[in-house]
Amino acid sequence: MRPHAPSASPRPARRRAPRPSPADLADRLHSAAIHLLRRLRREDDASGLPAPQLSALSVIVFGGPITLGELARAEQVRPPTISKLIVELEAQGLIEREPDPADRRIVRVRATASGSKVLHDGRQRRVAALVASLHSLSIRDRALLARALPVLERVARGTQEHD
Amino acid sequence: MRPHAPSASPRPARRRAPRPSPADLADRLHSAAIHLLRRLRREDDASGLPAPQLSALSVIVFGGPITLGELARAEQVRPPTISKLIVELEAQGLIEREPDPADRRIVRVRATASGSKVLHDGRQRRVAALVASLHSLSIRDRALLARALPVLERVARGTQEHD
DNA sequence: ATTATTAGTTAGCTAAGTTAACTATCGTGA
DNA sequence: TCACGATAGTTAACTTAGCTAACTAATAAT
Repeated sequence: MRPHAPSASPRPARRRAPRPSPADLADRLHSAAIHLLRRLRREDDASGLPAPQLSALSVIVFGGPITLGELARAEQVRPPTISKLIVELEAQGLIEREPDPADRRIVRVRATASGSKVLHDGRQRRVAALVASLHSLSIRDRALLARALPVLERVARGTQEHD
Repeated sequence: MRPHAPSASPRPARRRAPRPSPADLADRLHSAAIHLLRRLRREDDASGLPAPQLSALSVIVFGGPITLGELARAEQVRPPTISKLIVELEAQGLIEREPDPADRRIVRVRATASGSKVLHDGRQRRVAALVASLHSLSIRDRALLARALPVLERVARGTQEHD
């Protein structure tokens, strides 16, 4: 596999680990995700929003006005979880509810200007430590991670659906 | 560096995405981790332990008798978090406390037989969905993920410290 | 016009995380 | 020796995130 490597790369004899079984891969992925998030959560007290709020806000900012149900599906959580998230985001003035004029059951949410700003700022701060870690990787490792990222994203979301 | 990969998958000529900036990479990694864990958490109601308990139990099972402080550091959480985790694991009979005879401030924990069993079973169940997702990846993508995993693990733990 | 379905909310629970303040023990140096 | 500082864990009080179950309100369908 990967039969080639066109000269120019003086790959420093990184020994190839035996290919892990899917179970092992899954297990380690699981564990890495836990530790990664733990680490990031600790960074963000200084300022930003907690991760799930950030994630939801991000969907709202980039996904335009969106119903709570759609948001719940996008975030892969149950409706009450989104309801509470929304309450908190709204209380902070980061989003607004926008009732549907035609179907009054439906509530859409949209980001306020403040919400967009906070998203960008907070997110930046939150990932700052991670960025630092990435900087300390070798170019090669960073490139490897970048290449694997789309795959990871697919796995994270559940694979059958492509982003 | 991979000058083209004649992708054997139906995926049409996967074009090399422009290399993301570290900030973008960090951001997407962050997001992927959130979604991955969310997904896994939803799988495990059927049986297993919640993720942090599983993670701690794993450290205990494989790391032999270990003090609570070491465990807190390994798990990158504050001491009270570990204290509570331990209470729950102990209540379930999965671990035992083992006071240090020489220094009575110190408490070590070790897995019971039941704890080891539960770890393996529960973990297996918990990653089953993930394994399924991995199976649905192409061989190439899975290999890519496997290669990137050590890098991801390093990033997850904070890079400076090597596991 | 009733009934069923859909969208969200409320209530009540569990778990994980935090900081601050506490207890208990150990080590040390006057 | 004994008082004091450092270390290991715990307790208390709080926050956030997730869940299910049960609810209200509005729409759709028969």
